[in-house]
Amino acid sequence: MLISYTITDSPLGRLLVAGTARGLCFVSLGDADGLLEKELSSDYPAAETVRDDVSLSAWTAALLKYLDGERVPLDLPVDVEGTPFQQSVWAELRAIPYGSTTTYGEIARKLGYGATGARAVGRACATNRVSLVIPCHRALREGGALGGFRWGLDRKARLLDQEQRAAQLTLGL
DNA sequence: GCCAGAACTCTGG
DNA sequence: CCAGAGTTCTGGC
Repeated sequence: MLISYTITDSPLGRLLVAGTARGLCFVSLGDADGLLEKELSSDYPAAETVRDDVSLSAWTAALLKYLDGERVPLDLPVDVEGTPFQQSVWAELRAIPYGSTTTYGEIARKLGYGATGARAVGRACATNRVSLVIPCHRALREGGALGGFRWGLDRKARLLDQEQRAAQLTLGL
């Protein structure tokens, strides 16, 4: 498997975007380029990763606009492996409209797992490799607490804050 | 290869 | 407050 990737600057830190011929397979935010590259290769140990700033530019531009607070639809193609359970959780996450949020428990109930599946849902979100395209930051804990976030809670808070601002602007507020 | 414990949770006793 | 329930991964044996 061949994966090309690129790294650019973004309002939330360094942004790594990686994809196969079929779609995005890895998106990550971080502070150091080297760490991001390491994350990618340890997540895809069998793949060959090559830096390619050109062919990924369209997807990268869309993500940058999004991180900049523009309300763009992130309906980019993704190419991620996952169990059926994970796929269904990710599908639910992508169905959350821009600017709104849901809870882990609600997703679990919708999928027919009752309240007990909430933890499993949280785990499925945590192992999602394309966290901006699949908006796992729109999943909160019951009671409004943010819960956890792979890239740090302040990034989660900033993403949500930005989304809510942009959504309100669109409504004419 | 198997078992225990942890991870972005929630509910009921 | 404590324990248990469903999924997946990791680490120890």
